[in-house]
Amino acid sequence: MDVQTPRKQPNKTRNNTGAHGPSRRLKRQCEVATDPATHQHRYEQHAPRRVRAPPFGNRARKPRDKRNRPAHNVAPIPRAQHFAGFRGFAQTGPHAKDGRVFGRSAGAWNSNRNRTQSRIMKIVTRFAPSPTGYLHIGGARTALFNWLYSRHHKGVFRLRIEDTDRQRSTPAAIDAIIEGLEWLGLSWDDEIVYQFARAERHAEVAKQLLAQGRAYQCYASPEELEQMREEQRAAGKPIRYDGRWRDKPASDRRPNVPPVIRIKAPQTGETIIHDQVQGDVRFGNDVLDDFILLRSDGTPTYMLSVVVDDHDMGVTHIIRGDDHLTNAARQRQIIDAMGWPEPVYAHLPLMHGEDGQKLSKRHGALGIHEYKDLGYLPEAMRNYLLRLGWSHGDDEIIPTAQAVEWFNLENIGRSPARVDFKKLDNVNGHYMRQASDEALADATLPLFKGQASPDLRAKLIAAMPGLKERAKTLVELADSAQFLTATRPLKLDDKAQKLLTPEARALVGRLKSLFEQAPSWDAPALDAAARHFAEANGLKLGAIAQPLRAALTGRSTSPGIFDVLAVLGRAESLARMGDQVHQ
RNA sequence: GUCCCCAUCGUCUAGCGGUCUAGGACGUCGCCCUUUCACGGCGAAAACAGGGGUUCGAGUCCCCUUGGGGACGCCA
Repeated sequence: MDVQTPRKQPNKTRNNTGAHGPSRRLKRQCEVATDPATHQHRYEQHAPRRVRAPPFGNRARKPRDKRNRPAHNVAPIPRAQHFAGFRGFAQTGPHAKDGRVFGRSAGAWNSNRNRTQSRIMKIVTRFAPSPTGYLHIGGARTALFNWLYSRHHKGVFRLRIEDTDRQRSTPAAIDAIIEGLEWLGLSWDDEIVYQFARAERHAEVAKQLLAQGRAYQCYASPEELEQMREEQRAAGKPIRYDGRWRDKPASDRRPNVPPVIRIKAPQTGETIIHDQVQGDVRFGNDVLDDFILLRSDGTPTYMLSVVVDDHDMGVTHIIRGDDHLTNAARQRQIIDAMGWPEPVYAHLPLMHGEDGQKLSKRHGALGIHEYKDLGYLPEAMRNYLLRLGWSHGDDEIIPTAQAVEWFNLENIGRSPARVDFKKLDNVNGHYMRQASDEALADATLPLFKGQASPDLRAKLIAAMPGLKERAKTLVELADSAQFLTATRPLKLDDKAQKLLTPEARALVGRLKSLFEQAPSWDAPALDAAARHFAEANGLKLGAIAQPLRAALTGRSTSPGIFDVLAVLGRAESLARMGDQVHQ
């Protein structure tokens, strides 16, 4: 695609350069000026009907601020054909899981669609991953934003698996995506749509377009096209299909060659995508080529499938990665040709790895399940991901319920963000400290594998207050709780080893005798006894706490030592102490 | 090559023409608390990419340069 386009605007060569958010705002403003002029509002619920904004030329005037951006949840009323989409869409029923009726029930619509009055409609978002790999952190964020947006508007969040690439799609990847979403707590409504199963409907649309003269058959072979591109490259020309079959008469058909069906895209004018994040993005139509709708084997291309599925699923808001921005312009050709309503777009800036490079396996693009294995909490993950590209003033800790309440499209940032594990750790640590001891114990227990038991659970809970403020992940938590399950005689790590000098061991022996006399085995009593002992012997508390810690946990760090004593219990504690004395 | 997007501390970001001596968070460093490690508290270093304009006034608006990223498949 892509042919060079002289800019249409008089005083700009690039329409949106530089660190100039406001130009974007301007464009959004422009959108307000044009959209309501030609369309009726469909969504009213959360966006007050707005007065038309000042015309574009009035830029020096007021509101370029985010709060005055156009009502993004405004879209044109669908035309009748819209509903035709529902036939053949057998995979989904009319009800969301929670029983709410959602989407456009054709009956209701047909009786209402002619009204000039707006009506309240459900916001429908979707997450549409292709199962050619695991769900990575970027995809997870996209899913989160879609989920948040729909939940905020009490709308519907749908999941569609784009499995039309039969070569690369795998059931394992589908499972990974589903498990990842479930772990993250991003529940979707209604049934999952599998795109491949809808190929017939996609083809039907292509044929309809063909019949309407909005598409045509092209007999150019892949080799021929490759050669064409080669020549274009060599000549330094934009690379795009040159429309060689666009106007050929039917008599030129090649009888033995199966043709592809290409869209007959407009060649003049421009296509404007009113993007809620990027602003109005304009593409000269001469840049758009006649891309393929239906392959020569009769299967639909992605470009066709997404449009048809989004339409049939009643998707009103498309929130997806920035890498689809240029696709949006092409998809619009299909939408327009079919006379369907255009969805609201929000293209999220892509995420980068810690090193600023593209997200890849070695740069933090772990499968989302790996974050689970690393010991992160879903809620922390959600909070972290949310802040990566979305903000609410200076707020950092934003629990999910609060996020649902606050989330909007206008506070999505426009520049790419890097993942930062340090910050993730910090956020996770916060949520761990916040969590109840019981919940944390239950989340940590599985990490103990075969050692998990009701007894261990009880010990974990007892030790949790001291444990959780020291850990940033569940893995760290489990690690620092190892002393609970360690068997005697304890293995000492290097630091503990050093702590236990002969003098220290003697000291542990004396403390053992002291504790044997303790009237009751709890932290306050043991603490008091130890302090008396320290005072009587002119020792600092630290001087006895550290050897004790080494003897009881095998390490140099642990929760408060008297808590450790209490959790371990009298017999085990004294035995561990004894082990070190007699060495 | 063509088209598109982006640009404030190392990182995530606030900033909506005057209130910016640019705020917060993570990270880093120092101090305090303290039985260790943490947690917590206090403090420090740390940014408007460069250049032109517009304006009485620009981190904020416009343009250019530079630098990043994306898209250009009978992949999705």
